[in-house]
Amino acid sequence: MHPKHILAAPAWPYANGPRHIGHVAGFGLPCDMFSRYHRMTGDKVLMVSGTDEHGTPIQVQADAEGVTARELADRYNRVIAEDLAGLNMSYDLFTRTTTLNHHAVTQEIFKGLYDNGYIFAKSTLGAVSPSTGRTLPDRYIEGTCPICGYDGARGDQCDNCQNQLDPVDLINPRSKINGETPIFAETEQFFLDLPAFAEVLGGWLQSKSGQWRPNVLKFSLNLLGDLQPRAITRDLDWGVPIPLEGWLDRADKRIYVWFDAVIGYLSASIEWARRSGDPDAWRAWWQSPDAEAYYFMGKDNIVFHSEIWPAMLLGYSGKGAKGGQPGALGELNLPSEIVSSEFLTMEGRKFSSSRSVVIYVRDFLSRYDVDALRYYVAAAGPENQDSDFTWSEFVRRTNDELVANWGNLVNRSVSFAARNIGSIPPAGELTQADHEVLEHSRDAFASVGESLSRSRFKNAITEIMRTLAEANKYLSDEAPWKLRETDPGRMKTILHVALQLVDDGKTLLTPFLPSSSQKVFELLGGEGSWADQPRIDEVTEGDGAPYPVITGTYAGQAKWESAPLTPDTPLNQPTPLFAKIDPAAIEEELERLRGYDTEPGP
RNA sequence: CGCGGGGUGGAGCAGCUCGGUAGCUCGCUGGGCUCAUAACCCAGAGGUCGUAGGUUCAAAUCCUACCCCCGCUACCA
Repeated sequence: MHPKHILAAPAWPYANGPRHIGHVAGFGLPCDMFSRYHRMTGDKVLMVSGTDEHGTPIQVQADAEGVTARELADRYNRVIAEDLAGLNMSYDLFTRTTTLNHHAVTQEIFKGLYDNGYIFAKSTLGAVSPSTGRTLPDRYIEGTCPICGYDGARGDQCDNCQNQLDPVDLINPRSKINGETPIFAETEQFFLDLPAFAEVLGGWLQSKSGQWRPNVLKFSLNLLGDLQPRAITRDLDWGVPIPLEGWLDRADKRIYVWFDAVIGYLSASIEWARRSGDPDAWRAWWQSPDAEAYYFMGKDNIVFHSEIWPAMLLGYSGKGAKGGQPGALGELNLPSEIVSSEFLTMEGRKFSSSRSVVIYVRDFLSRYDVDALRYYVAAAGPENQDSDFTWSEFVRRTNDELVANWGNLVNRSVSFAARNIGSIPPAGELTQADHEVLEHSRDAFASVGESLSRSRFKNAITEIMRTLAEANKYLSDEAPWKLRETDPGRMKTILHVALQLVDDGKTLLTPFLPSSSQKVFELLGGEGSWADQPRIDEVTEGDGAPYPVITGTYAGQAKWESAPLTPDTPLNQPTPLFAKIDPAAIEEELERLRGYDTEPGP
């Protein structure tokens, strides 16, 4: 297989607060595991993302805190960048949507779609806040349900009778933000002509049958029959201006946040290329027919990635029902695969920062090893169904699986070899058992790699752990400690094999546990970087203020293969790879959760 | 109401697309070992696969109906 260009695109975190582990467990960390694996096989991976900083919720949150939207976005952009870098997410570029570059690319896509006839203006009845003149989204309106009379109905749905509503029909409508009565007025907005893509999208989706996870495919195909033109502008002053004459300078109209957010994948690729010194470098991932693009997100985002973003790409490339010409950037590739995760809950409840059912990334990392979290996510994350994070399960997984199986294997083999030999011993003649256990370890690279390339992380990590258990069994069966006096030659061979298994294990685990794999690499005499970690750079654009980006070179030595050990490499007495977690921590964390309930939110 | 996911030994899950004596990780009980972070190894107990039918020589695996849990339903980013 030749090296492939692979775009790894995890959904953009919304910059309205710090990230909790529910935000990163489903798709962020899995995307990083996927990217790290592909880099190890030699593929050219481009992993880009950033904070999503436009939209009404940012404005509302900013108003509530008495700051500007820009100030709020600046604050959380930095916090989130630090959270994600702390998780060792290996972005080639993690940027933001408030850059000049992103605005320019968004406007270019908008214009391309407009020129091809896929965007049109239309008057529509919408709710507006009388005090600010801004669009009041349906979910910010509440009132009495016209069907059942329930007073707490939302503009889009009544929580009491479950009927879907139109906010115009609510009795005594009022803004949830400030209680005022919204004005329903005709306002002109631009719409994306989604029905013009139904046929092309249908054919494209059908061609993915058998490849994509069924939940994504079924859901997407199901939406096709009911595609409506979708408003892609709002009455708001926070966002990307509309790039059309007569609209560009209007302070009251902006492009809808979701329209610009998905363009971020492209704009970030372009920004990355410019910062890397070759402004056209992004094209290898977006325009080469051989390039592949994998998008990772939670299930609530499927529609944006399987319908709207592909429609935008098709329209810009001139490939919808109305034809057209590719825009200035040229034709753009569609996604190869949409990988959607389910949701993580916390101790049986939905994550909620307002109700304090939450553990923030930074708090988590201040008390626990990042690789313990990454292990938990891979082994017990919401890959195919909703899963529940509990502290007792986290401690159990860490202590009884990660530490007992892997940490202990490393510790027992390296410390025995270090104490009795002081270096990696050469192997003598191998027995049948030696050959078999080594072969199983080597075979794991193919099967685990297959799982990883299909985003089956749970499967992949389970198989690795089984391989490591076999290594533990090998050591017990061969019992080298009994041979110190009677057969030191055989003892050395056994240790050589055991250390080779440890070395293979650290390679297999590198996509999941990059930080501890680096430690094992060094433990066995490796020098320099095995698995690179991301760093935060302060960058500028134009004469704007500096902002942080996550980036990295990821040119470490890690390769997806079993590499023979070098005999006589000196070994030192190891320190444990991971700390066991005191089970008392479970109660402490639960207490902390309960404590939040009575305190003001963070 | 519509759509999607799930309901498998004490816990968390796999299997179910291409039907044939129920599997993995952990816990539990008993034993072993001592190189190792009371870790590791062996043995064992424990489930008939949400419920009721159907197809079949044979169903967790296909079909029908129903029950329960979760999510989505697109200006919630």
